[in-house]
Amino acid sequence: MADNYSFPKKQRLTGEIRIGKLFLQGKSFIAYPLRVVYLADEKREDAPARIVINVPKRRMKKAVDRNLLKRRIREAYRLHKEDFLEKLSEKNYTLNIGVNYVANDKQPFSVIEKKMIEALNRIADQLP
RNA sequence: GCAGCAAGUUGGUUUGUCGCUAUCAAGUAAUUGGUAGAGGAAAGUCCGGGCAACACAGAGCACCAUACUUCCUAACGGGAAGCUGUUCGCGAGGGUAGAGUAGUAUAACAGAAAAUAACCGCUCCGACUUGUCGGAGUAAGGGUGAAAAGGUGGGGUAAGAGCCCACCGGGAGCUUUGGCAACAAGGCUUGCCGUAUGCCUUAUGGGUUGUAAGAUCAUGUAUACCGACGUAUGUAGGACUGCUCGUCCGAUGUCGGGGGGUAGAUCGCUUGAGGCAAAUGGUGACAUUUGCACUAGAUAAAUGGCAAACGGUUCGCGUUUACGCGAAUUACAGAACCCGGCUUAUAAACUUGCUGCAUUC
Repeated sequence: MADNYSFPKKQRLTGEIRIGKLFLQGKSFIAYPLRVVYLADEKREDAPARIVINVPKRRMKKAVDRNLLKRRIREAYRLHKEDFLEKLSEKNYTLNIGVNYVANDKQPFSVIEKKMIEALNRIADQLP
């Protein structure tokens, strides 16, 4: 998975039950404007981490804005996940990750990118 | 040319880099390459259908929706062309209302009075304290109001009044002409003469839920039911019964079959009352015929992120048009079963027809 910026479906978290479990049992912290939730899952070979991105309708009323922010967050993850995934492999973890957008206005990509890097490092550090 | 009215159309382009979804090809595979990939409103979910599941003898009542006329349409509460009232605009045009009235109710505030009207006023009669009181008549005048008992003039009268007459306005009845019709233009008769809204009446339509509908496949786990073996010479237990006998049923286990069905997958799912062009018919909505092309189908949900350039518009400066420089701005908005409408949002640009003003010939 080195030198790989791709983001196939395997790396996305799907299924209502798994997502519900993640938000119910996962550990969380805030790297404003992002709120990150993560939970260790049973070992899988194909994808060391799966992620779900959520921008609540309560904060962003228009679908266009929600789509834009989801795309920005997704791109931030896609471009900076490589180091993070390597750390996970070293520690032999498989994670489910949820990212919520908690700001009430549209943040530019530069801010989201910076906070995503911060958040990924923090998850990796918190793992035993 | 400027200002406007109506109808309609468009609503950015390119490059770099890293990706996403579908599909095709190559490859044992990792993967690589090609192609396609949001809208006029995809939105609101307000109407009408298709499709699907469930429900459903027939009739009436209730409830809800609609309501000028004729047409269009699969259908509509939509559209077209008209009609009538009202209203805004110099105008092109725009807004708004429109079944019926037999019965019934209401009409705030103000005002004497809101519908079988006497406060002031006017007139007559009576009384006496001679300018007041009482009675009767009176809708011409005053003021209030959204609305005051059709309007003007004359006759008439104690004063007045459709009380009577002329003209005007409206209604009702009969009728002629034009129009498919709403209706319009007239003729005759009739003094019949406030308005608005609701209830109400009439006609027409309406079963419910929505593609997360619904259909198919189905791992693991548990398991209805069936068979074989075993517990077993049918045990534990149960049914018949007050009890005993008797008769009947009969587990728990293992293996196999098997129905329903969760996670998940596939279908539904995109070719359609469709689109574009032309011709013909029609004032028009629209219809018919012929031809052409048909590539979004995702599912915690793809169609993009970042960077840059060009273009459009507006303003300022330089400046002869043209051009250059700088600044600002570049909308509304994201498919979720599919169609027909309606409503709402929208930077900017364009086309056609028309109106008013100004100018030139």
